[in-house]
Amino acid sequence: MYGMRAIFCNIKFKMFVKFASIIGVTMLKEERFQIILDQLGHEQKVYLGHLSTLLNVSEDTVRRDIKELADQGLLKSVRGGAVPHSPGPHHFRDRMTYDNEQKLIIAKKALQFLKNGQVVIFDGGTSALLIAQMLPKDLELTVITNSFPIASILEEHEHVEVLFAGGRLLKNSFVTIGNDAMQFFKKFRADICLLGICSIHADLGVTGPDFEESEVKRTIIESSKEVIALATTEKLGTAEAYYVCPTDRLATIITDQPDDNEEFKIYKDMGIRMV
Amino acid sequence: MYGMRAIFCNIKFKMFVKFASIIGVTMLKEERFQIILDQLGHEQKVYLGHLSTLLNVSEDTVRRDIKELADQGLLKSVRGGAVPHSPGPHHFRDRMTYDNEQKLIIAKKALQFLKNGQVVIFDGGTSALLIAQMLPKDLELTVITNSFPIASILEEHEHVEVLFAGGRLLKNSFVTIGNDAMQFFKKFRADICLLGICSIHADLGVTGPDFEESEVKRTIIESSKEVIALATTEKLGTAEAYYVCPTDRLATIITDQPDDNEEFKIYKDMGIRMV
DNA sequence: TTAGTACTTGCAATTATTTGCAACAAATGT
DNA sequence: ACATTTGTTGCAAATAATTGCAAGTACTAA
Repeated sequence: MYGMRAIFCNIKFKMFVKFASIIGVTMLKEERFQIILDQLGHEQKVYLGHLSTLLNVSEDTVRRDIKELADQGLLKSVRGGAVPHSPGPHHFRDRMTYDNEQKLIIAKKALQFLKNGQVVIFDGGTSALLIAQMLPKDLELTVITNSFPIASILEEHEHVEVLFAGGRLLKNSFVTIGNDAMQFFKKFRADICLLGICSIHADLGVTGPDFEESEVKRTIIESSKEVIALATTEKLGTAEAYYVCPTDRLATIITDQPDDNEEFKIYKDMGIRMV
Repeated sequence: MYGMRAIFCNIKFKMFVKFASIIGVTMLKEERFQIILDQLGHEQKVYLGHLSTLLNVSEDTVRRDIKELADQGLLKSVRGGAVPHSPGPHHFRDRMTYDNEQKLIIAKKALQFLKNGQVVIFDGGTSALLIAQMLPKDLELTVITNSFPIASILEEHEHVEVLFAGGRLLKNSFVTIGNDAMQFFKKFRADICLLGICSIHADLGVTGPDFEESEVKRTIIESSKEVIALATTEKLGTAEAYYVCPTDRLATIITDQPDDNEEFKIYKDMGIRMV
């Protein structure tokens, strides 16, 4: 599993480098910030040397960037690199900045599946949130969600009816969970649901790191005719402690990679649409 | 579908720009604003150079445009371009207009009724919101509410458990209403509830201007042992269309005036504590 | 201690931004 | 119709920020 992880890291690495070289010298400082934070969203640490080559700037500049980010409290500067500010579950507002490049790609791809008049369940993760952010203002939907940020964004969409699942408020991630939330979802039969994914494994199915969150996800899936999974490529082939659903319950998996990726074959063979 | 939209937008932009440059028509500043914001809606960043060619104006002008938009808080100006102002869900936090003196006085008075370990229902109005804002960080409460802003504020209170009522999201006021919200409140028996008041009349009871809101308030009251009403003095002695509860159901009325006010006598005689 | 590495500081080259100014166009008043 | 005001735009010089380099300092591990 570790090997696979490494491979994915490399792919990501190349993407960034390519990205940087296209832009050339004219890369905004903020973009570097974003990428540094993205990295820290996945790894527990970043090295000056890595970032230097990745961002195509000198180590001095990376050092100054990290210092600036540290001043904003977004990470902790340590000798040789940086680590996340606080270990464990991050606050929602911090997590927003992570992963944007990949998740933006996913969000753009996901929009094609949303049609006027549908009833859609939005999962509480950041992937679904980005989709909500990019939703065309004229799309007519009924959205069912347990995520404060998503509800908050959709408030500006005149033609979107929002049904919010009550329950116990999970601090730091701004979603409601627990029996009440689940009972709420059970009342509906949505056309599709957009499911943020922690881990997918062809044999082991969809799994997540948190028990209650997994329970909610399971309920969401049960209440939806069709499940669209949102997963960055590195989540494929990994597994966590709590079971959500079998892999073939997913109708579609949207990733940040083109659909001709070799890794996707095993899922395609199961009849899943890879996008 | 979305992709197609983006393409059309681009074509439209380019056509317009070309057209403008041939004919020599100058584009309205507001059109440029719109285009810049559109770009930022899709991408995470915009470059001065890019916009300069796209809009067919000098970089200086783009810079001034961005500065103006930044002053309006619509984006963040950075060296070399601009980035979205805040990727996070700050919407309803911004709306909290630091309200008038009266409600602040009420909020301060209300704090004395909140004790460790209580289960408290917070109504969705601005009065209750102010109380939530002023809540000491070390107070241990279980709060039940249907208000996004209140839940959002209490998220930062470590010792406050938040139970959020699901239901249909009322746009513009960020509260949930409808049957689901009411059913949620009915599950509890709170120690006290903090009720924002529209109108109180000694004979006609508590009334409000909105039917569904009144229904929710009624449910809240039914689920609470003790009702604390929050009312600016001018609301006393008035009435609205929709009935909420009889006046003597209120244990306490908190107003912005000292409790020796003459108007209060009629309520005191009913056994209501005026504060 | 010693070697190796990372960090700090100052500096110069580059690049972006600010500022003042003049040309121009549209709206307004006479 | 004409002059005046107002606002926008592009240009250029002054100003400020960013970046990489280099010399010196501080830290870490054997």
